[in-house]
Amino acid sequence: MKKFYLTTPIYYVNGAPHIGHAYTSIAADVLARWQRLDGCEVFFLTGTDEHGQKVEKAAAEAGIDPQRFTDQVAADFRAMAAAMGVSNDDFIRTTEERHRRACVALWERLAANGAIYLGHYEGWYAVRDEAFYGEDELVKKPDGTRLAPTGAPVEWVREPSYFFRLSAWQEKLLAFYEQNPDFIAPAARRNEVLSFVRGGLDDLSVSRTSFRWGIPVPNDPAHVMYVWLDALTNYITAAGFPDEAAARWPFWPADLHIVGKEIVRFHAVYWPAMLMAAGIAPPKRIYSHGWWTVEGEKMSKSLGNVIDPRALVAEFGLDPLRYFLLREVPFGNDGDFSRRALITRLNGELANDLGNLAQRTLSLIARNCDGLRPEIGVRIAADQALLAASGALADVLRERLQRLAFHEALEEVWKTVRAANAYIDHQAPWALRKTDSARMAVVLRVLLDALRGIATVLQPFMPDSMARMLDQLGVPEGERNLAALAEDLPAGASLPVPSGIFPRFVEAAG
RNA sequence: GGCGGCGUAGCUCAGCGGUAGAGCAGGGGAAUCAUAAUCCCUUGGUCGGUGGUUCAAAUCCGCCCGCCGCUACCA
Repeated sequence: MKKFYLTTPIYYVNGAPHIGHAYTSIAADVLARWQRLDGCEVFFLTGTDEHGQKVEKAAAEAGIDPQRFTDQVAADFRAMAAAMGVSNDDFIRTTEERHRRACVALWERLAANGAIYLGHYEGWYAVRDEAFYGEDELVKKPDGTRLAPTGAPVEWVREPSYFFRLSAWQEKLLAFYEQNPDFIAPAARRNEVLSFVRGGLDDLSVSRTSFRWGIPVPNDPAHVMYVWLDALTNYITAAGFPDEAAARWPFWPADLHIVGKEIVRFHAVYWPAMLMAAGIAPPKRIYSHGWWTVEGEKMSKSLGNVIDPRALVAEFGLDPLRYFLLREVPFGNDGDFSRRALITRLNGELANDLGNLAQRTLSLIARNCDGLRPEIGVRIAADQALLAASGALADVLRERLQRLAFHEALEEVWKTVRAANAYIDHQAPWALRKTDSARMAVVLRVLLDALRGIATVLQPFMPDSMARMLDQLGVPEGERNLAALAEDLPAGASLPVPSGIFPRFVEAAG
């Protein structure tokens, strides 16, 4: 069976999960579910990034030790994933022992290959950004203190540090990008990475001595590993590294890392360089998605407009939220989240277009066909046209999802939904009931089959709702994958009493 | 400063060399099976500006204007 390994980033635990985390995880989840539906053996990984000075400080401010602090926040992220219907196969935490072992093993391989050396680093360091800045980048305030371009306070730090010989990898990385043109997408992000690498690479500081909350460097416990080296390693930890006999090691290299655009460089430059330096295959693809604004404004704690995705689920339901996030904006672009836009999608597309189509079809069958699935009968051109559209969906979506074009995938499904609404109006089975009940039955069967195709391919996007729809369509549990669409369902099966899948959302008065 | 992207109907966007498209919103009509849902027709754009290439340019090239991303440097 074909294997497919995909990951979300591991989320940094210095804050609570918000809509951005939910978005990344939901998008990855749709792909994971799609690949399973398409017959792949999937390993879908998410988790939390728990080391680093910011976490150490946040824990200190909360008055608890870092491990307890991260236990709490990690539990919150795990709960968020569950609340979003995320079907991850594993949840990795960088504070786990398996991860420490993997990081140590990777470090030792890099050291053995001469890719790491001890030097020292000094400069202006911003704890908040986990980054050093050049003197010229700083903004001097009247009181003499300096701030990073991000506004974070900086302090002069001089410390010994291990370095990764990133500078040795410029040409090899460029050759790698050349040979793997799809490695970074979308194209705009690829251009940025190419431009960055062409500009020359400095060696990368990969250890710190200024704090303790991290994985100790082998044979030099005064140092802890740089959080990004630590964090990126999670993707091979979960595959069993360094045990290449592990059950999941055959999943490596990962088919896809989904990342936010702010961490493209780490994944597209540092990560493949480190892996190649250690003699490990780099991942196959990196895809960078965009960011959400909220009601037209940047999401920020100070504006107080950070959205808890669980509150949205409570108000609108999980599947409408999942649908909206992937339908509203091309993956890779930035987008704006607004209540009004969500309600428009929910009412217009889910309730009116699809939900109502299923409801009118199923209630006609319940009332006029004794609730039994009709015979296929003799089909005319209009029947075949609709079924050709719904029958093509699996192949069409496979191509769209290969490109992570979720919004195009959903638009393609909705073209068929609209065609089905036009079909039912033109065929008017409620009129045929009086004049030609045999033809009416054929029409209703066509609609039933078209809805089956639609609901089947929509399962990854809206698992619960589509499970209910397939229940109502009488599709057995074992016949809901893409391959099963090749077989017609037998006539005469008794269908359950239909009930609405997507109720219209009505804004509370006042 | 360098590299890159974007600017098309009221809104969100597709089209990227051959007589301007979709969804939503607006207007008119039909139907009444259905979650007052649906269907049909329709108003609406000098495709940011300007110059050029071409038989033909949203579509290619130059310049300008306005946004945005990555990156570098001076003080």
